Amino acid sequence: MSKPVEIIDELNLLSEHGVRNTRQRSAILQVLLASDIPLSAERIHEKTKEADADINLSTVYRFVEMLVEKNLATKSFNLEYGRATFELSNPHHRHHLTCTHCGEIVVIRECPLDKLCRALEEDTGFAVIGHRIELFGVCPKCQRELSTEEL
Amino acid sequence: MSKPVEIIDELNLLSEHGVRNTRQRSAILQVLLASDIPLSAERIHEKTKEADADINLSTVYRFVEMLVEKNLATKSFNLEYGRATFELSNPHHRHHLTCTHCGEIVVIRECPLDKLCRALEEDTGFAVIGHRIELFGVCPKCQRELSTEEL
DNA sequence: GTGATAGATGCAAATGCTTTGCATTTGCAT
DNA sequence: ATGCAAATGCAAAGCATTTGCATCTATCAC
Ligand SMILES: [Mn+2]
Ligand SMILES: [Mn+2]
Ligand SMILES: [Zn+2]
Ligand SMILES: [Zn+2]
Repeated sequence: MSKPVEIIDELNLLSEHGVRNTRQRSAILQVLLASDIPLSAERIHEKTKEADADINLSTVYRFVEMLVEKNLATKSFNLEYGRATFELSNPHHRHHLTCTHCGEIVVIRECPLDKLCRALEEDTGFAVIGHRIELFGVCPKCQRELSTEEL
Repeated sequence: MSKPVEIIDELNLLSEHGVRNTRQRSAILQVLLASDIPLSAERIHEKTKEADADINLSTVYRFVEMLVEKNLATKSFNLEYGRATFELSNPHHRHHLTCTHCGEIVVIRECPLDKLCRALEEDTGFAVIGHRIELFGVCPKCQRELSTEEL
């Protein structure tokens, strides 16, 4: 199986950052590229296994942290799940709304903080370099189930 | 030293929730009430010590989790710091902008997500029950220091 | 006030995600 | 092909947080 073009791009991006291109990193990137939701290191590890790549979990941790360091990925911490999660940072970054019951995730298309950040820079003198947003609620399906249980 | 009126309120609030009023809990609430920024369990523990209250760290963990459970406090996870943090949830909840260099914190007075949450409920059918926002940047002082170092 | 009891605490051990040291392997420049 | 710094695998350590259990205590009925 040849690598998708995005991976090649990412790998080139890495070499430009003075980082070596390895089988493990390619597999990890492939998983991250294929996902539109944040993944924990363990989940990334599982998915590389499913793709027949034998990678050590430490390698996953080391590489995703490197991606974050180089601003190629974003790290969050999922409190419900109790783990850090990672996703590639794209110019059109996304935020998510998660159902606290079943875990369903809805993607929020535009960032609600863009304007706020500019305003804050004016007001505070801070250089705002990043943000995280987590939204949680109960999805329609779980709402129905929960209201049934309450009878 | 008699307890401030807010603490009494909080303790009453607790008994209404069927929770016992103890020396330890009073001290923890005092610390949380006195702080306008989120605190880690360990930081809360230290501050109760400074106030001459001898409390076990487990008790802090158990109580703040209980507060979160009862929606009396909000839990976040400070990725830079690597720890969960807690703050009392007030009706006029606040968000913060943190300097990644010196840790200075600026309070954001109005929640930029209120409108978005209502819009999301319309669009997705989710019942949106909460959110977290973290903003980070570099404060003016650190910006000056950093630009000096670069010479 | 006294006693009964469910709930709270302290302590220490366990948990589990994440990090790290080190021997070995490997990408990549020459 | 060779050399070497960087990357990996493995196992052990780190460390915030959780948990089991014995002891204590707030609260309430009497
Ligand atoms: Mn955004
Ligand atoms: Mn808000
Ligand atoms: Zn759901
Ligand atoms: Zn600063």
